Amino acid sequence: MNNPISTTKIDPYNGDAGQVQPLYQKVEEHIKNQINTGELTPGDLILSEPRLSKQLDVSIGTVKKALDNLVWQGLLYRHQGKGTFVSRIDFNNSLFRFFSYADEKGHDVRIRKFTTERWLGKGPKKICQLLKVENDTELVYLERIGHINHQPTFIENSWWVASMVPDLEKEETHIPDLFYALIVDHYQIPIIRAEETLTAEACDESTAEKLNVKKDSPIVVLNRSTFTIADKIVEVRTTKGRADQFSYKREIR
Amino acid sequence: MNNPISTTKIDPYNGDAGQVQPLYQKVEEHIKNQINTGELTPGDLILSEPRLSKQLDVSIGTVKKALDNLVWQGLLYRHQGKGTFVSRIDFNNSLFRFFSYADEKGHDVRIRKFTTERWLGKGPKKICQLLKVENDTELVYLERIGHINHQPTFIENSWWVASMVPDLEKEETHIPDLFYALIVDHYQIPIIRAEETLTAEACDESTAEKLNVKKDSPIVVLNRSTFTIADKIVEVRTTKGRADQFSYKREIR
DNA sequence: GAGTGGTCTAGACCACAGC
DNA sequence: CTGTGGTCTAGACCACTCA
Repeated sequence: MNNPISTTKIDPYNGDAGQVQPLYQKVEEHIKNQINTGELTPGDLILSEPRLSKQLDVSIGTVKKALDNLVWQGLLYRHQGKGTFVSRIDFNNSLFRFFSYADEKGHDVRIRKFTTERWLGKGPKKICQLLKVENDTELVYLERIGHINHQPTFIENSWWVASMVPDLEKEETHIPDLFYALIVDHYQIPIIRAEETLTAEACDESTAEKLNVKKDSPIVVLNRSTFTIADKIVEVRTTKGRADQFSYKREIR
Repeated sequence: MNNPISTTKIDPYNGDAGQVQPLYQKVEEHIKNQINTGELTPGDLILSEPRLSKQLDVSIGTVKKALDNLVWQGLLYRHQGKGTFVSRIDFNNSLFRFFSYADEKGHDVRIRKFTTERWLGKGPKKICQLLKVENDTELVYLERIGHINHQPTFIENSWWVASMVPDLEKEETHIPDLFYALIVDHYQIPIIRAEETLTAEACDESTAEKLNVKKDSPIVVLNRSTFTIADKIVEVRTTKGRADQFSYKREIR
């Protein structure tokens, strides 16, 4: 028990407001903080339940409840016999988080992505604002076109802060199917979360050409900001897909 | 303890497969069944935790875990000091379950719905199929147009099985803002759940006129089937909204 | 076999609602 | 005051993983 981290006793009273907070919420925040600061990154094994119980001086049942909640929230996952891990997020397949590709027979969908543009330079003001960087910051731009059954179905544009992902613009840097895995593993940038906004629009001319549809056809548009630790944005992305190829199904209650 | 329902002991072994199932899942199913059969309907107070614990012969902690899960799933809600209740679902505002109206200042959005069509008769084959009734079944058709800031923004078409909602087509039957409350309270039809599919389309001519947009403008389309107990469908509805007025935001992990 | 999470128990004390 | 859910404890035993 000489571990300096040991017995970091959590007291249920908040310093400022005198407000009481359940112990299990304190435990949740403890874990969340470790994730947000990068002390824990996606894929990491966290401390076992008995250890957390001792370290934070709460009962194991309370730790279980806290971890249960975080699992419900999708932040952690458990593996019986192995331990509890920080969720690794599959951010790829963008639109497919919202839409299931309309293959009714449940066949495997073959998605192929082709990188069609790739360069280093300055980006438009709007993008810089979204990335929260100065207007003259060097950025990496990528355009990728997604094919489903040999038919161009969606276009991804993404902007990165060049200093964080050196050489990403170069041909030699292979962009794998699991794009974010490259970012996490090669560039050591943990991807924590993303914010996405979905809308529908009429198709502009250049996109219409690339997607092989008429101008003004309906397209679904997904805007994404991708975050690393400390709420820093590392990527801004727009995905435009043929509306006739996507539908989103959900059950309420 | 002479209550015949008492000590309905749940055993953790499934009859057919010899498969073991956690006790708390059995408790969850017990509650879910009561909802699906109509024994419990939305708004009902369920048995207290100690009662369930005794009746099903499991510990109170196990009951708590089961109810916790159902609360996470949105099927129940708790009220400290009062009890645990079956969720009452607000199915109204259709598209707004997906999209927040794009008022960036966070102002209250004034939505007004006007009933523009209302009659009793046969419906198209496709609708009958969706409702799972014979083709010549009497249906009630309703069309309502939603205005936001005095601008027509979305159109709802809904089809009901007439025998279940007598007089719904008549002028005298007032359609309140909380439409489903009428169904639940007046017609005594519990609304259990709904399945929705979202897509984007190009606007057809008649809808374009009503929404005051150009033909082929992008619109978001929400198809819904509404279920009562025993998986019976009571309503089929389509909502079409101006895409420029809707956007869907979400955070991932 | 040691360590992990998964399930389950049998209580305790508290805060809140309603009579 | 009683009954409710909310929190928390301190164990037990099991199934799974890995060395």
